[in-house]
Amino acid sequence: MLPTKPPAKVKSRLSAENRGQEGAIPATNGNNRSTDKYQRILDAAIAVIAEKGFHNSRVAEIAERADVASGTVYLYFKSKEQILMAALDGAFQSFFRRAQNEIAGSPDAAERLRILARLHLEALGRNRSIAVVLQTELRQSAKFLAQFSQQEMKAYFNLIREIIREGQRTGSIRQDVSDKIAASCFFGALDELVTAWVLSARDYDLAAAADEVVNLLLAGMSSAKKSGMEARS
Amino acid sequence: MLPTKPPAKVKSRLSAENRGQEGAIPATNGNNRSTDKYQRILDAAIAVIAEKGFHNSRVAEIAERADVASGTVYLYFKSKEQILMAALDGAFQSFFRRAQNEIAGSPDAAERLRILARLHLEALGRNRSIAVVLQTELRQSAKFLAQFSQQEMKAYFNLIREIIREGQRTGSIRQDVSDKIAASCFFGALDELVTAWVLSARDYDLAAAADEVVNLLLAGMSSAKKSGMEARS
Amino acid sequence: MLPTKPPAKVKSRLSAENRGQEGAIPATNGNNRSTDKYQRILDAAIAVIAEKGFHNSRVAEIAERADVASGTVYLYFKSKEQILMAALDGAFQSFFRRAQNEIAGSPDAAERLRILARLHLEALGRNRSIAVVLQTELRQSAKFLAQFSQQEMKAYFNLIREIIREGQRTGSIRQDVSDKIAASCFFGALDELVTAWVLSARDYDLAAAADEVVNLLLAGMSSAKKSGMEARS
Amino acid sequence: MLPTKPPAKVKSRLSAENRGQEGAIPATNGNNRSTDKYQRILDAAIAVIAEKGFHNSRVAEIAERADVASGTVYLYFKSKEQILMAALDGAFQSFFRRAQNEIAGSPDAAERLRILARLHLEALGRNRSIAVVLQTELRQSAKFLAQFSQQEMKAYFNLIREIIREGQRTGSIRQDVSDKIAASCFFGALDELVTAWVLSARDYDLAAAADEVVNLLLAGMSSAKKSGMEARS
DNA sequence: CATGAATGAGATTTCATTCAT
DNA sequence: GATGAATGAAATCTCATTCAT
Repeated sequence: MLPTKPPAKVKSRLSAENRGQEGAIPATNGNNRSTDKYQRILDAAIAVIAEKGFHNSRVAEIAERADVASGTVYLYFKSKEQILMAALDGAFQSFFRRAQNEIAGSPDAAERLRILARLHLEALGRNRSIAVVLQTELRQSAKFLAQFSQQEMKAYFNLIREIIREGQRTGSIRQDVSDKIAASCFFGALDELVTAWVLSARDYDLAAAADEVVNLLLAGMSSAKKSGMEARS
Repeated sequence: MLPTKPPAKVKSRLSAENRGQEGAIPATNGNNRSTDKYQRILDAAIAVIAEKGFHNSRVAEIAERADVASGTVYLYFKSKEQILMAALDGAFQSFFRRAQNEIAGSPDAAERLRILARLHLEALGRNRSIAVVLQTELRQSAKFLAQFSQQEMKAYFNLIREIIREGQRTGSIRQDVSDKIAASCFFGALDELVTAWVLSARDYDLAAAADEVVNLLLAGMSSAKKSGMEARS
Repeated sequence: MLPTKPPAKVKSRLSAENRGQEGAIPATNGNNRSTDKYQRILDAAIAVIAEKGFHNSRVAEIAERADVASGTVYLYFKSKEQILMAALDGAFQSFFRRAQNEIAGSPDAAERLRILARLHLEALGRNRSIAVVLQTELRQSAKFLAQFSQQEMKAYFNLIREIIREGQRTGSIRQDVSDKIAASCFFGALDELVTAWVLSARDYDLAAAADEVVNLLLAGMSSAKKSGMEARS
Repeated sequence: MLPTKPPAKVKSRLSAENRGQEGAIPATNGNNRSTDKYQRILDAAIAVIAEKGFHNSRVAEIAERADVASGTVYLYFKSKEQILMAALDGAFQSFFRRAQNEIAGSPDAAERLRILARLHLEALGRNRSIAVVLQTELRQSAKFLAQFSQQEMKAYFNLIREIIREGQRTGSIRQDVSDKIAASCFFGALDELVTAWVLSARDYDLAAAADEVVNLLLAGMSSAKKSGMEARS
């Protein structure tokens, strides 16, 4: 979870679960005033940034859409950049946690990948603004990327790799493919689908493609077949 | 092709409002002086933008690195944004043209995909700055300056789809896979490899992974196999 | 005395628009609670302002150091500026009253000046924070918030002048020197000593210089001598 | 001379006489454009700051009074603070240099002090704005003070001390007075005169008091007399 | 064609002050 | 009386763009 900065009193009420630098997300206690504003600002930020891009988004507009004074934003976030970080982080975290949970239910590697793919596309397909921000802003800034990718993204990527290795161990995925390469294909394919969807004017059902993609990739990975293709070099 | 604006003989800059968006005087004449500066600015822009990202790049710095006065930049480009567009466009065009050429030599769909993958990774792996700009700024620009990137990228994407359909027609690629999905997987996988490479501190050989990726994907697409996997839903 | 505003029993804050500028409820009642906070805020203000200067001091920090909520500050003072005024005033008043008392004991003008000098240096030398604030903020405030300082300072200055005139009347100070000029020299010399002390990193004994300074000035003022120096013009 | 930041081209034309960090005051060559603006901004700054105080002065107002765009200010100065520094520094330098010159003409210590006093009061009496800034802003900021006093002011102070020591060597000033204390009295007295003048509404002739002050102090310092006063303790 | 000094709109952020609790 | 979250005005500084030379 990203470091945030809610008003002091609220902060002191928190079960100290912050890690980075200082503040922490206000707990959702009965008093939902602070939490309320925190979330409203975050939501507003995602909406505005999705619409105009981070650099063309004005804090004043985020504040306005969150229905708070612009100064209030700085009671909850240290800087405009921090808002984006928190937004990206929050979106990712909630997805990731859910992914881990849902996967736990299935022991089969292939099935797990299938669940993951569906979840990936569903999660992003459900909230276009978050998808836009994730697909455009996350890659756009070398700073974010370096910071974010190194930690969060890598965890997701590693999850995929582990599933693949598990499949290799149990024999459902052939061994002559690097788990890293396979994970790249898996993640890359999903990512591309989302990007195309984000860039598309139409709002088609993103998750619908999940199975076909997984089928294709699993077929390629599956040890139960023979590729007629051989690398030349 | 992106609108560009090398100073023509005519005093009236942008004597012709061109296609899509802006004035374009392709400057493919023998004239070396202008072309020289035009290209220097473009190169400088790519270098600077790769380093700091578009929004954190200063026109003054691009000018300085191109060894021209900052005002001169505006003799060749209408705006800072235009520089980015031209840079993206130039990088993409040269790749795309080469891709079309190299592919022409081979009639086999699978082989073509293999060539394309290798070219894709080689081209980007050869020039890290361009790769960085392409991977970080292109989506952003695709989303927010849609006109351009949408078209260019779509052309590339369509090229891939056509090859796949060709393979389906000749029987080397199975028919029960959507060419669109397959192309997404293909492009997405390559794209992910490049992104990972760009983000990596190490400068490993990007193209080395080409064959393995293509093998995996072709195996999945190949009609010469049977996938044990069935979609659930 | 500066307008101050300790919360009185009355709900109507500032029931009386007072003298000069603002409401003043001297709070010299037995009531300790209010007085307590009032003084704590003042002390905190002096400490913070001495450290960072008035304009770089935050009301929030003063409040924090006084261990009250920032809103509470406004129950006792009308504005940040008022805090400074009250602080300057308080510091000055207590010194001035004491000066008047101590001087009363001695009938001799020279002796009185000597007492004053020692008191001046001792008082400021005893509390560096107050000295810093007085030396750095008082002029500023004298120039821009003229009402207050002008009066206070003038009273002190007049006290010095009176002593000098007294000395002239009794014959211990020569008559050919303007009491105003002499007072300027006297005050200026002391002021400069304090300023140098305030700026110095070392915390030497400020009052130690008192006698030497007074000797020098009294020698110059004394009628019991002949200056070899004549003004040219 | 303080580091300043004139536009690059001008900078490159300069005889590199800068010391601190970067830019330098544009030389007064034929092209007076830059020099012109630099000085205009400085003059405007002194006027505005004298009127409202540094912290209450707006860069926009300084720019407006200098008849340049507000952004232009930042071509010549790195920050608002730098403007004040440059202004204080410039004013002081020119005074100090002149003081050194004028003093050189006279070999007598007493005469030198007399010259210095007159110059001090004349210089400040001639330009009330500079005097105001010097008397109020210079002391106000611990930062300025520490930085400025440590270097410039100390040089002035040392000049005074040297003259006094010289007088002690030649016998015109008595030896039983510390040159440091004497210099404090001398400087302090002058400083107080200026401050009083600055704070006064009337615009009387500041320099008129010079001789009387010097007479008083010299009388006190002079070895040709006997003080009837003895320190008590 | 080239230059770079000048422009000035505009955005982030701070912080004195208020006021509902 | 006390609190501190919320406010929103305001100010510095940046930088894309222009234009006189």
